[in-house]
Amino acid sequence: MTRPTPTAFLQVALDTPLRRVFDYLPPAGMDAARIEPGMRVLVPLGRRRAVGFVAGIARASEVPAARIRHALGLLDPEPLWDARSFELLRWAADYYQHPLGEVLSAAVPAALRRGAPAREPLLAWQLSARGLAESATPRQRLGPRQVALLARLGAGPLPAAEAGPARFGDALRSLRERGWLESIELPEAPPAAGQASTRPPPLTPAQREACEAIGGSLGAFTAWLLHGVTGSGKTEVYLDVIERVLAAGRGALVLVPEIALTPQLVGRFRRRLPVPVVTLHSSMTDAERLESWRAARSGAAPVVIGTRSAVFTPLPAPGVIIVDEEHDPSYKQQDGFRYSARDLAVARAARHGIPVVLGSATPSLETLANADEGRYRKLVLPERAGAAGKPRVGVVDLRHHAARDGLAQPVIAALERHLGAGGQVLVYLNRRGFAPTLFCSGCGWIAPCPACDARMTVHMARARLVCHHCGADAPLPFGCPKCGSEVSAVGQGTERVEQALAELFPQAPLVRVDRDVIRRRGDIERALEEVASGRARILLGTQMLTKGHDYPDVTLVAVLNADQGLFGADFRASERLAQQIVQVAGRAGRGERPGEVLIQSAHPENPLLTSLIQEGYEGFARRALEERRAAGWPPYSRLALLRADAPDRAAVYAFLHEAAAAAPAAQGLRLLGPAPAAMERRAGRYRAQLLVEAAARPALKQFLDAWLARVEQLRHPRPLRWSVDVDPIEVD
DNA sequence: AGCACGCCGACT
DNA sequence: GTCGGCGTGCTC
Repeated sequence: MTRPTPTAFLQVALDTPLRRVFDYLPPAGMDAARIEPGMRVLVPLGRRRAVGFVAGIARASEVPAARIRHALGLLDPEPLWDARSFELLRWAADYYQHPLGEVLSAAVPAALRRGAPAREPLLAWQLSARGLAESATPRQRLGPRQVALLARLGAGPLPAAEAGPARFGDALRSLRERGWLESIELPEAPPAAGQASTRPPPLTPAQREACEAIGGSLGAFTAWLLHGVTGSGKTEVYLDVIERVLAAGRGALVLVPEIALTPQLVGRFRRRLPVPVVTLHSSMTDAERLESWRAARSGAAPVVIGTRSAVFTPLPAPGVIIVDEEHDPSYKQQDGFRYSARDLAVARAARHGIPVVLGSATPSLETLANADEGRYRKLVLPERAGAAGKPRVGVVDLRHHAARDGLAQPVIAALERHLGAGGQVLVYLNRRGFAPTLFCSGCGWIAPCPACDARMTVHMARARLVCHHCGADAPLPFGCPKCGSEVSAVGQGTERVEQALAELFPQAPLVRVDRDVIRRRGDIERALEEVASGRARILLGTQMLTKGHDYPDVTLVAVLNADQGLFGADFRASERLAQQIVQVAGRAGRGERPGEVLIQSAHPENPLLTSLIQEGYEGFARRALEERRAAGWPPYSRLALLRADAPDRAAVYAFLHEAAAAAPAAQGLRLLGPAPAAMERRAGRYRAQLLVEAAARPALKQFLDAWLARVEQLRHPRPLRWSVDVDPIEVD
């Protein structure tokens, strides 16, 4: 008599927007005891097959038995994540109100979503039973290569990689055809050693203090803010901490903003650390990412450097998480699963019981507030001794100095002076293209984007109008399509400033860096090499310039348009602007010569700008935090957005009004809107939103749980899409 | 999200 | 007479 096997139901999270799990029976004939949460299964879904993640195993199911199907196969012998990391992913799905299946899918390389093995299969050949029996008394004579191969196989399995024709010729194939060989899978290859070739430079007292403090916190959760001005040597602190972590037999996860993941940074880590270092970032192929992920998970590479999604990389024994340039907005995913990798890094470190280091020269106001309130511990790295002092910062009042092609006379004079003295200059303009507007002097017509509430940008080199919001483009008209008068390009982008600089300083080679010229892997390195070698004297570009690169010979930084960020619709616009100015200014005078920074503005008396110039970032941040507190903005409140968009404007507002009406009563919380997005129409879709403002996290979470359950039930026309953004970084 | 099914226009 | 447009509906 056998006992009836208790039925187990696999609760499978699938990569669909469906916010629930699907129940399956284990694969036919498989014992459910082998299956654990965090493993992948292949399941039938409608008439297709899908890779899903086992989220749980239940004794019962609400789904009628007749509808429940068997999973087709188990894809993993063990869960992809350790229990703590998996728990973090569940928490993230919950916190960001996003379907678990999509969260788990976002957390693994694309190849794993398609079912690739989580471990690299190491295939090897060994003698089959038949081979063993027949080779003892071969019926035919064996060739010398066959004899050699049999001898080698007698010593143990032969990795497929070592069985090439160079060594054994056709012998492998002939023995295989006789059925003497079988293929087996070997356990993981032993980790390769890295080669450290550089030694640490002597640390400054502040660096040493930071290393001691963080080093002393290993083995327990502490969130550190490492506030170090550019050039103060944050990277040395990271490296020192990682060396300590490695010495303790653990690994490190290092997050960097997308653009900063340059070969220089990775090379520096590889040269210093005695272990393999792998990277994970967007310009890698799927196969490369899979390889890095596997090496990290197996422990073969104890140090992982990656962008946003690398925060989910499994490591067998994490010892520290580092988030470099923690203020960078690229840590927040802006579509789909809208998580903050910086915040998840802190949550993950807490779960593992390890320190997390948030480094920045311009910490986000959230992080500064966390430090003020004692949740994070703050370490400050002042300017490196011996380097040139702080750059002189001046403002050029655009109301008193007319700008020609975006350059005011005092700026031109300063460029001349610095170039004449042999310095390099950096010109920063956060706007690509030739000019942001095409204007008709006859009737006042301005070239609009047909699909967005935006103007088309003039791109002279391509002779086209381009919308920077939806990508639409059109030929550049010769005259006004309305009245036929002459049209002119008004305002300036990097393309126009490049021309102007070339005319003003024909003897100074110029390198431009923006998305129009830097398009492929390697482009940025080539451009920066021009600068580093000294061949280029003028460096012109957008934000791309400000992230993570050092230009030691730059003595002058000119910020051409500081006003763009001063009056942005978003409450974070001024924080962004201050960070950009400080980051770009930090590129000046890092060598021996003192630097100069000139900021062009039509509003030089703006209090945020003056506090930034007179008191530095610290002073600006104090003032900005006071403003946030007074206005009840984060970090002194918690926000969430319900966004909706559709080709039909009325449908958007109808849906949002219904959603607002469905909101449960809640304390300590306000629901605002519907309000149009700052650019209401974009790519042919109307966009609007509801804003939830809560006093604290738990209240927000509780409200969203109840509210979104109702919003999901609302019916709406198919083309309407809606999404939730918890802790949005842009509220326009 | 896929991928069906399901009713109305221009074509081999 | 069919091929095919994208409007609803379902996936354990």
